[in-house]
Amino acid sequence: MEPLYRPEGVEEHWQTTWEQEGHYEAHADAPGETFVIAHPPPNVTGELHMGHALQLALADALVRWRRMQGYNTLFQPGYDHAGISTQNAVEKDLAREGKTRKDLGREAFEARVWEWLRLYGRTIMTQFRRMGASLDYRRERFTMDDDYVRAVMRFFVHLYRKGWIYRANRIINWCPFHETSLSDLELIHVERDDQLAYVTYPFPDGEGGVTIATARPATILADVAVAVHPGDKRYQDAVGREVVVPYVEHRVPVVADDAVDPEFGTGALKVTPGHDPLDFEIGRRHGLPEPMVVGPDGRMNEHAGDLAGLTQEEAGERILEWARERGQLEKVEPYRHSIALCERCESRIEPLISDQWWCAMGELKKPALEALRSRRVRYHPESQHRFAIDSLENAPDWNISRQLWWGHQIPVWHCPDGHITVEETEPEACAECGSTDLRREEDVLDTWFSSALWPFATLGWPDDTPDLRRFYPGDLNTTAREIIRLWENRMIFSGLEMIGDIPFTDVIIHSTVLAPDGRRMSKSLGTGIDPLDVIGDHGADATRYGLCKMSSTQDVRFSYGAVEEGRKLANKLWNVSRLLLTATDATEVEARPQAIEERWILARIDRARATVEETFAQFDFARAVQTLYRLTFDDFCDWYAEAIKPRLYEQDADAGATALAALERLLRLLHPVLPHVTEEIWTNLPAREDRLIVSSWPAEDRRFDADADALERVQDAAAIFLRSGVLVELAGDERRIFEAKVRPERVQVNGNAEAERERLRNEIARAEGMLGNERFVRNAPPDVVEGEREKLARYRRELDALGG
RNA sequence: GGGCGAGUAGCUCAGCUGGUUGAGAGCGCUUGUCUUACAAACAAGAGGCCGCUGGUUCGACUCCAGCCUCGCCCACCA
Repeated sequence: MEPLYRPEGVEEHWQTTWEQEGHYEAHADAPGETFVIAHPPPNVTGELHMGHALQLALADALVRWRRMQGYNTLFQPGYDHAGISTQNAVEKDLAREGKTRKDLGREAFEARVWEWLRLYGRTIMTQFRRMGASLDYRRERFTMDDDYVRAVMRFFVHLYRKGWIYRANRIINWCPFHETSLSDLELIHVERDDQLAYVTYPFPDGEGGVTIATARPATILADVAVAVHPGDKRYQDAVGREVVVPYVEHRVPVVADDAVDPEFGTGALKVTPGHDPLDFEIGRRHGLPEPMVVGPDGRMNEHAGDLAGLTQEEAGERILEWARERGQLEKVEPYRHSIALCERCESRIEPLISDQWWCAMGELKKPALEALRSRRVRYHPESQHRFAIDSLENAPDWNISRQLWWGHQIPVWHCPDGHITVEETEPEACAECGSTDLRREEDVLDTWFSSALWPFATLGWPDDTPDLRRFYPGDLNTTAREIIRLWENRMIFSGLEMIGDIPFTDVIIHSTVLAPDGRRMSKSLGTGIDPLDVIGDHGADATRYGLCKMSSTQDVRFSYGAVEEGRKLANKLWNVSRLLLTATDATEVEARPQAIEERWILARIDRARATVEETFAQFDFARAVQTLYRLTFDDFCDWYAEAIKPRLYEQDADAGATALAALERLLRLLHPVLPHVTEEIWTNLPAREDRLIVSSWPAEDRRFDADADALERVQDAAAIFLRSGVLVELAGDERRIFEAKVRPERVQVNGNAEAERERLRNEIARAEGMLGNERFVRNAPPDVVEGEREKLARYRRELDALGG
């Protein structure tokens, strides 16, 4: 054994060994209470990023802890087909050959996606393994697997028959590149410098008019009204009259609507229901027509007259030029505002009116809301629980259709007479007219529609399988804040609707790991840190430790220091194991404490055991990890190992057996966070045939409780000696431990006795002042007052010992 | 505009329901020590108006109010 622990090789060895020996496997017929995490399926095209790594570090610590506690654990892996994201990746690939998906056609494109996935997809599980994540990899599921597709179809048909899925023509977000609708949650917003044009719409008689402000002059062609706020005095007389739309020169009404902000621009809004969500609402309230002049490709369409085929920028300029020539362009001012982009291709989103499939949320969300309000499902931290409830309460109907070529094709068949037939698999004939000339709906489902089934579709649903019976409902899900509305809430209502039970009881909303400089980690900014690099440099154990430590706040900067701390811990553990394993030839591992420091360390370990259990149960990983670090460094290495070393060298059999027993317990406590190094050391313990990963978590052991503070006097004496050079009188074990630890004969003392006396006098004065304060003694809790008395007594003793 | 969170040592952060940590940890810095587990270690030390201003209290880093700065999420300001 070398003095420096090197994780490379060791970690890979255990990762493959554990998996090959089947320790990750979950079996429905295995005994024990279940502990189930259906891990968030990464995109099938994805690469490991820091968010994944953090999720794995937290979830795997819990899984390993529960596994050691004897739970029948299922840690479920798999992939999401990630509709638009995957399609986008393959289209980029095609673009390198100068082709588009349309050159291939739908069927060939789909084949191309599968081929692409065969070559480049599904790499991330290798990276999950490198984190040491103990997922049951045999159970890998993909949302496009045949069985999974069947589940998605069942879900759709079920909701349709309940009357909750319907078709409607509404304004939606349209990506002109992907030519699909997108949900609000699939957009990103960026600030952009633009221009705000003030354009006058004259009254028909030519006397005056109404001036509006617009950032999108091209859509003037589709204006159907001008709207003002009902309380806006400036436009009292205009309401009810008509104005003439520039360029197209037709008359439209001036209407009053509360949605108009009188503070913005001129307080008058041009109403374009076909190309703006707000205008769409105003239009529907006033029964206005909904013409569209921008096509699905983002350019001016056939309704744009002589501007058809132009880009919106070109058309806008032509229209403004027209207005300028006629004195109807009041001014153009620079304008900075945020615009919506497709999160995948960053094309500017076009609001368009389109026929889409919707899922009504009204009834579906009710049981889920009840589950959240009654706290049968709990989000952590608490603030996110309130947010989850609010989001679900306000969840609008869900646009579930996408005009993509990669995804679950909607199970609806149309006949030439316009009837629709909804079945899980292709029907023989139209359910209404019996026509056999059926055409399948071309739209696919929103990716999250299938993700919502993850906790039970991975267990074999819609079949009634042993896995489903045994492992549903599960326990826990870990995710990022922005996923609450996209996924978490939808899993809850789907589970309640289809299985009749919640999918899990707890949701951990973990921190967002930022770049070290505080910016968001992103590939395009170049601020991303690859977890695999971190693992390569510091080891998976250290990375897991660091991530646990970074998990405490909502946003945290990535800290190499935290990872480094984990590496130090692994190294320290490695070295203290060398000491204990080489200094003694003990072959027994049994706690037979004789001396005070042995009972003390066993008590400290049990105390830490309790804290780790408590903090894991509360998902407070940062505190768990801090407890483990302090236990290992301060208690185990700096005090216990130093104190016991001489007795080990004397080949004291009891001390050796006890030391190994203490080490064994320490390894068990550390295993959930540092699985590899602990397993490696574990194999060197005598007579050890089982694996640490499937050994047991230490049972409560309160036998030495009374000794938990036994070293306090020695520790105080050491501090006094090092600060003042004065040896406090100690006897027996205490004296032996002091000498083993401090080695007063070799140590150079800093500080001096007089400075120490001065410090103590000040402390005594402070404590006496407090205890002399009647109101403090009367009002403070008795234990606080008592604590202050004890402190005073101790200072006096110490001062006395220093001859003060 | 709404919601959430953060401002404590040079840096990254603990400090949970007010007094029980003599304001702490890791990294960095200074000074010692090659002590037969570890110099990637051990020991000591320097370094803090605990964002600002008020309030409650015998007592506030901790509770309350207001303000300032920063981050994230959400939102239809044309």
